[in-house]
Amino acid sequence: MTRARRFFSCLGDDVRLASMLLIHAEKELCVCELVEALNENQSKISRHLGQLRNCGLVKDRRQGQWVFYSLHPELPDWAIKILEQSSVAEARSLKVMTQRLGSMRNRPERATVDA
Amino acid sequence: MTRARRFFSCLGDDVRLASMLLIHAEKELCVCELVEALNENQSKISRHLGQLRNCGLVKDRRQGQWVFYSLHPELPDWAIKILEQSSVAEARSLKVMTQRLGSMRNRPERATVDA
DNA sequence: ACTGTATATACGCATAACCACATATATACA
DNA sequence: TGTATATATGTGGTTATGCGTATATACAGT
Repeated sequence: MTRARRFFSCLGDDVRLASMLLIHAEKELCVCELVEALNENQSKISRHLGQLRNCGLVKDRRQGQWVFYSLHPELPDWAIKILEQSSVAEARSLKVMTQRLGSMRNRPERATVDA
Repeated sequence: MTRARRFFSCLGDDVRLASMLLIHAEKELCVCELVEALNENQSKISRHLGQLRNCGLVKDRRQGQWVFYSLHPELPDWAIKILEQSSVAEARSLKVMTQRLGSMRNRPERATVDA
């Protein structure tokens, strides 16, 4: 009863939950984008992302001055499904955050790794 | 971002997660059954069940000397689905606990409320 | 080399979470 | 009423968690 419990502990914090849901929705986000979308200070965001990384929920890649976070490729299927359900539950606030993201100026460009 | 987060906080503890999954699987369990299945002391189980009740995840009903816990009837759909996925993730330990339940002696009889 | 931007992390502190143990309450039954 | 079983909860102590602030590191552009 420890895999799932660890997963839930990670999601049991507003910043981490919101980060996970946004990353899930947007595929990949850098710290400064999350800072903007969640409207929280950088140190807080970084710290929580670090935790998510340590727990194996996300992976990071550096590109220039930015560090981009995405869901860890080996996240089990049940974990993904739980994120999907959580997105349903939090659709409202997720929308607000996505809008803040959309109206953000100077978003870093990705080195289009994907297709 | 608070409904889901509260839910996850509740599941972010071994005793509470295991209790929720077992209750979900068995429909209704009393404290002493959970004590046996989880192999934990009564005080610990009771306290965590109290928390789950306060958070609206379970409801309780007294029958004689026993108090039976079941999932709260108004648990939203997404919450149920998350419990289902968690049961997949924790199938192994869930099985162990279910077996301990099965071999328990003197299990209290339910006043068959259902059908 | 210097400056600015992005990110990570160390530190000290405040509070929350959890536990074991003891005790209180509720019910059943003699 | 007295005893046994089941459950809930108060108390004190320990550990874990989260935060803000300050600082360190990494990279980009000059």
